[in-house]
Amino acid sequence: MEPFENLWAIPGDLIYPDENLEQAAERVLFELTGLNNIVMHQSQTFGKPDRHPQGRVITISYFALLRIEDFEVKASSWAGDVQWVSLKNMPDLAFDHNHILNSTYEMLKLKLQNEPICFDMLPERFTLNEFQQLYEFAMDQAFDKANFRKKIKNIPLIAHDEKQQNVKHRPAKLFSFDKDAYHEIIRQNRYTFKM
Amino acid sequence: MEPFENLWAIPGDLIYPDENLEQAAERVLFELTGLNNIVMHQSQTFGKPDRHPQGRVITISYFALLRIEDFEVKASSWAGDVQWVSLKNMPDLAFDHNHILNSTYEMLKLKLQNEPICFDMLPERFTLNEFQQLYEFAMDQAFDKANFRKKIKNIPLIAHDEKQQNVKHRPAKLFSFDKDAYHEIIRQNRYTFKM
DNA sequence: CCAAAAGTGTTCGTTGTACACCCATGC
DNA sequence: GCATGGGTGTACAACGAACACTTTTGG
Repeated sequence: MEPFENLWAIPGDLIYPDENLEQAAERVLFELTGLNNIVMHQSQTFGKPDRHPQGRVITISYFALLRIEDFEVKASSWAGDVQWVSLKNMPDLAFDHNHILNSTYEMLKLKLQNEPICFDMLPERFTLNEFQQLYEFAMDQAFDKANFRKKIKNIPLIAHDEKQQNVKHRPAKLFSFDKDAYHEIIRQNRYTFKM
Repeated sequence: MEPFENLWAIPGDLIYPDENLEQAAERVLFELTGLNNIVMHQSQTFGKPDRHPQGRVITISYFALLRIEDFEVKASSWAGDVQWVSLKNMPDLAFDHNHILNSTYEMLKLKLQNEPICFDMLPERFTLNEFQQLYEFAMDQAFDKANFRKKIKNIPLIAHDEKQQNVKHRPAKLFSFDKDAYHEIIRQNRYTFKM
């Protein structure tokens, strides 16, 4: 759409009258990209009257955390193409989508500092190094390995006997997130983790 | 409106086609309560299809921080009455407004831990004790005076020579928030304050 | 003088940072 | 053996919690 004809945009579409917001976000993402079973997190809502050339559009932005190797994207519906793009190398996007992306990244960081939404982004079993790399990406800073491990002691993890396979170094132990323990801690208001 | 006829509700109304979201939030608040010149902060957006008996309504919630002594509220437009209510003593509200209020309080706390939005809530010049009481309310916990003062060293404040008047104890020094220094720190990505 | 709140210093335990070191695996 | 990342310990600095203490005002 003029004047944004050849620019990339964040997937988005109109909501149906009888679905709730998360459902709409998941449906639209699926229709345009084929991404399925993604846990979406609400970020912010954008509503400047002139942000869309065709008229008044209010956009509710959602983000999700996932490992792109685990999913396959395929443009469908009216999407011409789909592509993964690094946040650190973002081109000009259509509409106010650069602004939306920046605000949403800020919200992601804000939430990640206070709750481990990141577990949606890791496979069910993960190594502590994968866990650390996720935080390093999201916070855009490096952490010391030993110190990172001390810091996450407050996050309830389940250590498995299972180990990494097919790596050409000492295989790492696999962990998973103890959601039950986490929710119990939240319920008792004992959650103190801060990155 | 049935079945919520005799319940309190958070002020809200429909947005106009040509105003942006903050403007609408401020206008609606002013029309219903007379509150004017309030800085509003966006919280979350609620859109379950059945949350309003008359049909599909999507609500974008906003909160503001202010000192209620500094403002006078007066029901107007279609509002029958207006009242300040303590968060800790909240009655049943119409629609899903209790849910909205709880989520919005959580968002306030999340934001307050990472940025001093609280300065909108204090008078231009304030004592450190007023400052502390604000955090104590928002975080719902008491802080030690000496320790609180050490903690806020990272927040840029301007100390004035002026002092409290007409108090029957040692008058406290007045401070104000150094917004320029704050924005400079943000710009340089040197902001580290965490409550 | 006392009451009340302002404002500061000290101690001690916890946490964060920097860095060194050993361990297990593939080649 | 070597390279690679996994995994842990230590020492010191920084920070937080608890608490005591002095200061300045009004009455």
